[in-house]
Amino acid sequence: MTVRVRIAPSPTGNLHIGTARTAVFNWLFARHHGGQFILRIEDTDLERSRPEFTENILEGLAWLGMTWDEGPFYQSQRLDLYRQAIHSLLDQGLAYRCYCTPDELDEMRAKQKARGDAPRYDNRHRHLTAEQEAAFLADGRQPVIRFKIDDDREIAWTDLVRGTVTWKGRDLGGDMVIARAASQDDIGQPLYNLVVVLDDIDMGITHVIRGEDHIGNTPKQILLYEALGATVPEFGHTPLILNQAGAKLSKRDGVTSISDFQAMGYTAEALVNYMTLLGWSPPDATQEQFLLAEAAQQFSFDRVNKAGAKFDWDKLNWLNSQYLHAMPSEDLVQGLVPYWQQAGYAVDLAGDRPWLEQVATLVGQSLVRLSDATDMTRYLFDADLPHDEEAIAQLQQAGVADLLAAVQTLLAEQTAPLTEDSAKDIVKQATKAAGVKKGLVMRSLRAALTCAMHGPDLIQSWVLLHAKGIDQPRLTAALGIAQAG
RNA sequence: GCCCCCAUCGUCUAGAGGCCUAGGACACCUCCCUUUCACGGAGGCGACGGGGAUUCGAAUUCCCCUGGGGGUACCA
Repeated sequence: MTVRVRIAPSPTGNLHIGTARTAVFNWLFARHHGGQFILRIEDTDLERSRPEFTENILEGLAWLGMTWDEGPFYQSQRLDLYRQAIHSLLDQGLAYRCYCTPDELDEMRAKQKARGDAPRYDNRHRHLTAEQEAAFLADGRQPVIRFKIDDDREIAWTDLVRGTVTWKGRDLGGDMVIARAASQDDIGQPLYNLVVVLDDIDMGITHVIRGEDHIGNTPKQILLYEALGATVPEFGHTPLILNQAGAKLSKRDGVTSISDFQAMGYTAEALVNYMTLLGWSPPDATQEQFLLAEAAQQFSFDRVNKAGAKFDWDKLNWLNSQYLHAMPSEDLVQGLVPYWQQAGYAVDLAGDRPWLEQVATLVGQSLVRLSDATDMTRYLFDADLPHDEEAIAQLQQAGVADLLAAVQTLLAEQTAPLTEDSAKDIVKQATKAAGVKKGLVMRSLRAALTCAMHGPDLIQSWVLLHAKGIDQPRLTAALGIAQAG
């Protein structure tokens, strides 16, 4: 039997990191077993589903490398299948019409709660006579379809991560609604628990791998599989990703959608690596970094944790920095260009590639996120960047004006384009002539050329600035500041 | 309330009865490298929630407590 798994996001929001992590586990499991990974869009909730979310989900999964083998399938296009199944359940007496109004149900639950009982549907319309049904209909009521759940049933399954899990039928909340209310000869919108089962049967899903928040749906779905005469698949409920407070990570916890992480400058490799580490560990547990393909080779549910894992920005940042630091500059520059452009820098990758690659090399080891490069390299792109306070203070120290004037003279005498060697030479000569410490020269030059006291390597920066003709005017501006002090 | 699940450093985790005076990673601290900021390197700090039981021996097995989480829809 070949493994067939699926990811079934609902397009009611952008691709969420929790959904993405579930996708990763499904994908890894499929690839490990040489099986299929199927994508299904669960858009049965017409009011909340939106096409732009579907697009965001598809793009996000593709970006992460979660390539799917079949789909995307859309539930909204498969309504006939669901209707047929509902009719069949109705015909077999496994489901029935319930005419309760929302108010009646609310009242019933309020009473149960007041008694300290668990709120549940009391199956009051399970055995309606034809006359009673006719009366409700005449009253203008629209029925929902409910699937019968036997209170005395015991449901058990062997969970891929949790082992044996058991449930009592009486704890399932009474006969469950499988289709929303609709006029008498129609069937309303089919609901999640039914639709998932029907699709998973139809698509031949062998392993249902999903978040732990779905664990309570599983017994209901097992009952449905049985009623439908289908083979019950394996189930695996993965731990949840938690926020700082230890509760399920939700949209209200700030950045949670994959597209946001992407925009912030995280790489897909690092993000996937991190998500995988949240709940799973490789056989060699000291290994923190691995690519999707490696993880797929080693993946197994034996090493998936049961407890939820708190999302930790520090660790994600570290992983991301590791990927960025290891990236060849020709790739790095590619990733940086969009951020530079967004910052308004005039970058021409085709015409200026060598210089841009040098910039990438210069800051590469300092990056945590791709977007860090915009602030870090501003002094290389913005010729009119003003000197910051610290730099001004440095420039106005005694003797700095003379020092800069000397450097300017030496620079003017240069005939060949500035190189690291000739730049170092100028520093050396200026140091010697002024009879000061090299550190003072370096600090002053840093202040003058980069407009700040902290930043990438000074000599390399100077060469890059020189190539753009920014060094001379900046030196002049710095000299003005120094003389004013 | 009811049902279900979970429980090792601040965080992510290794650990499947003796290999554990509990290992790794992030974060934090110290030092080294260094013109700055980073990077990198070397150290350091730091945990088995509590109580019983089983056993010659328990982080590892069982029970209770405590704590945390998930679910409890005509959402998914």
